[in-house]
Amino acid sequence: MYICIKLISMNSFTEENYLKAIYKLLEKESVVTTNAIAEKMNTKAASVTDMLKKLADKKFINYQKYQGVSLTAKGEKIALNIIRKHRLWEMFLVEKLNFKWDEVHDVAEQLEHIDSDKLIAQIDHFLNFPKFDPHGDPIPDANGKFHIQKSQLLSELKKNSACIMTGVVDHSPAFLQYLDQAAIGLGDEIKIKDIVSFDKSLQISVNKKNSLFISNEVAKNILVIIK
Amino acid sequence: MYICIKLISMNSFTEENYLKAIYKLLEKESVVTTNAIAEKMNTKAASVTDMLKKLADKKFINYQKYQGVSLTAKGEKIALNIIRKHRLWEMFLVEKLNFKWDEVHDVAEQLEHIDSDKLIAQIDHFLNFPKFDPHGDPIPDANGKFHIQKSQLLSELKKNSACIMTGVVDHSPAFLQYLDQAAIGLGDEIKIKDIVSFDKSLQISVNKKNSLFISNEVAKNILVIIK
DNA sequence: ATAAAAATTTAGACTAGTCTAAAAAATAAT
DNA sequence: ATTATTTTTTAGACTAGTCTAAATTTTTAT
Ligand SMILES: [Mn+2]
Ligand SMILES: [Mn+2]
Ligand SMILES: [Mn+2]
Ligand SMILES: [Mn+2]
Repeated sequence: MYICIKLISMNSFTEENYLKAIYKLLEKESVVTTNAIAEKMNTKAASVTDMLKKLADKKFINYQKYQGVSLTAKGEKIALNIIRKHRLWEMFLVEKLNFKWDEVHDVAEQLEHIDSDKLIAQIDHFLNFPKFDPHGDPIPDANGKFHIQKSQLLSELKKNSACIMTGVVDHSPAFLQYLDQAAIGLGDEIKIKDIVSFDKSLQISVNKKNSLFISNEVAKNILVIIK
Repeated sequence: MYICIKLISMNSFTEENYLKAIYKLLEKESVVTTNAIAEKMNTKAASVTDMLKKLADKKFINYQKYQGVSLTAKGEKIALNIIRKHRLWEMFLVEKLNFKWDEVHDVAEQLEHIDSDKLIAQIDHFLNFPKFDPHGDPIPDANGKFHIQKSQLLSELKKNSACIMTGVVDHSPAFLQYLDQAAIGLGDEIKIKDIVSFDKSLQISVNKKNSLFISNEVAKNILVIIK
């Protein structure tokens, strides 16, 4: 008979946030710089360097002075778990507590650090194991696996194409509120009626009903899959 | 037209925990000592003194060197809000996520610090505004008001009295698990069939069905109201 | 009333995380 | 191939919260 003691040296919120930031930067670029992390974390490069040393000591990142960083398997696992928790909590807030999709992010930033495997497993179950969050972003499973939707920008489609909205690029409340007001949401069918050559703005129909104009800037922040 | 900016200098988790600890100590004694706080917070008296100075600066407590502390209205409000959140989260975990009453406390210790008025209002609504938590403790409303059940200890009742269980004194998982196993829970009707004069242990019946013996020590940790 | 014991506070040190300013390294421009 | 610019790291300092050890105050016991 064996006794298991939970020694696990919990990671601080700060460490978790750095790992998440690095993960998200790695989604865009293959190498992540000190300055990029500083900007994302709203902190100074000197502070980042200090933290990188600590994360490297703990084997969460690969780091050599001046060479940028990448995540180790261990670090990526932690980052994906934080992202999983963030997105499940966002889904919970929208599905069960009547939050709007523009209201959930800040609360989820706090909830993602709650440390309880049972809690997150039960939330997942309660929500019936959703695969995507309220913004269309994939929710990693307990092993860090997730589905990628190979979507494209609405701004890249040609006249007369039809598509389904699957996500957003800009996650700001301002943009999300604009979409609400324009009655454009995830899962909606969007048809491009016309593209104004002067400014690339689009005339679209949503769910075969309302026809409206959106700017190219807006179209560049809407992710879709072609029907 | 006015612009409102949320300046509110958020209180740290640590400050919140100190205020909650002081509140709970004040429920028992009218004056709270440095050592009592140190014991409850699992810290040293010197650390407590440092924190008391800070809490007094912020006008959360009344504090004079060597004289013990009490809460100001401001401090009590914060403490009650933390307790409200703690108990609502415990209720949520039990009612919606299939947690047992012995599993909720540690998670609620984390969740109670999540800072979102809307979140806690919605959880309250979602649970249909419960008045008591899974352990029978009252849940303060948004203004800090709550119902007190004037209950007594089961160990204080006489032979042949009947009562309803309303709470527990000891909240430890070990005790709660014992009650589960003995099939004694909140709301159950308990009748005292006999009191063994030798050791004050009790023979009781629960919900008119199962008859069993419990020690005086157990009876001293069960809160009831007489039927 | 005085001495002993207990409780509390102060002093000084430590860690995590942050900052500014200065030094060092890498990159870009001539 | 130097020089200039940008990026990154180091050095030193600050805050929140904690600790141990020592000093001080209060309480208890004689
Ligand atoms: Mn988010
Ligand atoms: Mn999201
Ligand atoms: Mn509790
Ligand atoms: Mn409780």
